[in-house]
Amino acid sequence: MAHRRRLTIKQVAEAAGVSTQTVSRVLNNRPDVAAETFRRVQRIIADTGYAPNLLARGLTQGRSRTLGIVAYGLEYFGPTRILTGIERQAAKMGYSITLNLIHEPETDGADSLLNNLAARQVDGIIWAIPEVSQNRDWSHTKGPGFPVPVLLVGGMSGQTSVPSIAIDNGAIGRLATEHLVAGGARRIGIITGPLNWWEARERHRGWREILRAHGLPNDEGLFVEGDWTAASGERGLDRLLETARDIDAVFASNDQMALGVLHGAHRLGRRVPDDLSVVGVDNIAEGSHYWPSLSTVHQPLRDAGALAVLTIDTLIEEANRRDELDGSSVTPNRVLPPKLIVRESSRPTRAVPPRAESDELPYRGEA
Amino acid sequence: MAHRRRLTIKQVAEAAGVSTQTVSRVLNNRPDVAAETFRRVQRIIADTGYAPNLLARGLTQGRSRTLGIVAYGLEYFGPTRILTGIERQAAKMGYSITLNLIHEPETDGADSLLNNLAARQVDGIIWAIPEVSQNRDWSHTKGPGFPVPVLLVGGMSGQTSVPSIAIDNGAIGRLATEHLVAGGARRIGIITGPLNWWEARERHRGWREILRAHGLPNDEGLFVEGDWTAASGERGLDRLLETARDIDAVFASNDQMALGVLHGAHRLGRRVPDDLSVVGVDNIAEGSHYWPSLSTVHQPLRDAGALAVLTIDTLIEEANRRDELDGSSVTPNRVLPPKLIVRESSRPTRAVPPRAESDELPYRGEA
DNA sequence: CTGAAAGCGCTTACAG
DNA sequence: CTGAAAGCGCTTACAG
Repeated sequence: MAHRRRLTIKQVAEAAGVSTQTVSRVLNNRPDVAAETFRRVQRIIADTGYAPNLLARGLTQGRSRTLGIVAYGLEYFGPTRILTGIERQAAKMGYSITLNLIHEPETDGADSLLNNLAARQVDGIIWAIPEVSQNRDWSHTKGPGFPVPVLLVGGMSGQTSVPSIAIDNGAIGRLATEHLVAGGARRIGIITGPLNWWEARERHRGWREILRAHGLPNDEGLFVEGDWTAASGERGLDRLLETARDIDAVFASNDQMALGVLHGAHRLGRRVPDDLSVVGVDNIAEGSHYWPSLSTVHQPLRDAGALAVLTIDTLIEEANRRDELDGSSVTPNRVLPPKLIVRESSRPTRAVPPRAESDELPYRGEA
Repeated sequence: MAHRRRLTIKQVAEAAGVSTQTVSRVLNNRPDVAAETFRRVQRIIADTGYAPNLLARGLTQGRSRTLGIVAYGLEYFGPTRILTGIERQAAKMGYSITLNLIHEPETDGADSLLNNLAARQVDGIIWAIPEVSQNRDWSHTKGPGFPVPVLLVGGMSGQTSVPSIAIDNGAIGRLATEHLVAGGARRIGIITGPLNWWEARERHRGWREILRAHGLPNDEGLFVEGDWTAASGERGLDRLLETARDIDAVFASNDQMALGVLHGAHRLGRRVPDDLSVVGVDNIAEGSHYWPSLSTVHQPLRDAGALAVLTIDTLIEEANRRDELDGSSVTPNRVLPPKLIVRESSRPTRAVPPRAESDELPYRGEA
């Protein structure tokens, strides 16, 4: 099976008895071609299956219609959702996608990655890596002056010097905790993600805010740091029960850890939700088939991905126009709201007792 | 923040006081440059942060060092594993990846997708879409003669006219069923994936083969078609219990459906594994935290992805050499073996009773 | 409506 | 060791 040589515009032009420009005009659907010529060229293109070399086209137009995507952790739920949203919208808009996966979110390879993508002449870059430790430092130096527009998407603090699309992670914590309080819970533990993750810190903050607002305990004994895995959720429950035997609810910062909590509760004979309410985050598909089915907080990640593409497209257009106008533009920072999904793992809403009463609850139950 | 213009080789050459060829030599690490010149050029490259335009380089070299990946269903476990394997190996070998997602596996857009990828001058294409219905028909016509090497990976029949890397799905069914038999099960139901999927049919075939070999029942009443979702697994168990009330084991063709079965068993008060053994397929991370933890069959999907890149690289090299030699090569079709993982949802191995005895089991328990 | 010329940013022979 | 010339496959002004 000899792979045949790819056709060029020259050969098509010859076959049609016209110049290459005319073929180019047909390819780009320009109006200024005689109808008869247009048809003749078109027929030859169809017959030969000719397709223009997009590398060459990109070279002349200074535009590749390719987006560079940097992502992390396809084994997790969030990143795949964002990526799906990105790909779908990109395909819709005629963009190709160049995918780069990072193996550790705390990468220091950001610089070379961005340069490599720029060298490949991508029109824009979507950085879909969660903010962990100092892994965003590059954005301060690299953002302005970098030859290609960059957009951050996913778990990061909303206000950055680089345009960004984020989910309101503080609201995630507030939504989950408010729901647990409304269900009558009074000692609400939390199992967070790794605290070098911005998302984990924000969800924790949301939890604390609501507990404070209701005058409920939110001390150290009600708090355990997990690592997003189900195993850490199960261990986390054990540790919570050591420091606060009488907890009546747990906010697990993702569904995997919530699954670990359900598993642990089952093992320990604590009934969910009667003895213990549980809420997770993410709304993974399996959650409705856990036992009991899992209450959770949904993040509009696919929307975030799609919005990222829409936004980067605008930024690309702006950058092109700016070459002429040389004006500067605002840095869009959008934050999307999460949504609570109530299932069977949490007690349904009751009347919330007045604040004064909650203040009298025992503050800490050291084991 | 005016995005600065990208530097070109010409500007670097000027700054260094040499010709562009000399800069090119330095960029490509050619030996035939005076040490002093080499250093001078290198310094300027470092100072300016110049990076060569890879589109232009690809155009002259007729090679983009880009791989086109066509995948489906990032919301599922398998595809993300394959993709991770592909990306990792590709990055290691200096390939970029162009990702195209398909929304329905039964696409008829294969042709235009392949053409588009070819137009983007990818060096090779990895087709990571499972074989569903007739969605592989293109490979007969498109494979040979197509200007870029194509490799199939994932769920497909091993023997194709196009090179392929597959998992032995028949072995998956045999492994799971043999294990259930070894645990003492005698009426083993199956919940398959959609039967227009090759993978689903193969797992079903493996199940039937083992039951036959042991003289165990494998009639219609023990068989339900699912759709890979946990919900279909739960419904599937209900239906199995209607037609075969006395089943003592279920082989669910993926872990999600197995989760549905566990859920259903819990609801119906059937103890797992005492009343009902359950085995899934995939070895998803959460499986060890289901209740009880899920026995399953692992597929080496990441390896398959990595092997796919290694193989396509060889094919690309071969194709390049063949342009000179004009020889033809063999079509590699590799099949990788799965691995059984035993946890708590299935009874541990016992002595298997002799065949004669099993033959006397009631053949069918119509509800 | 159509084509000859020039150029996008590189690399590949070819000279010297 | 280094550079002038040509070319990769397109598109963009510019003529006519």
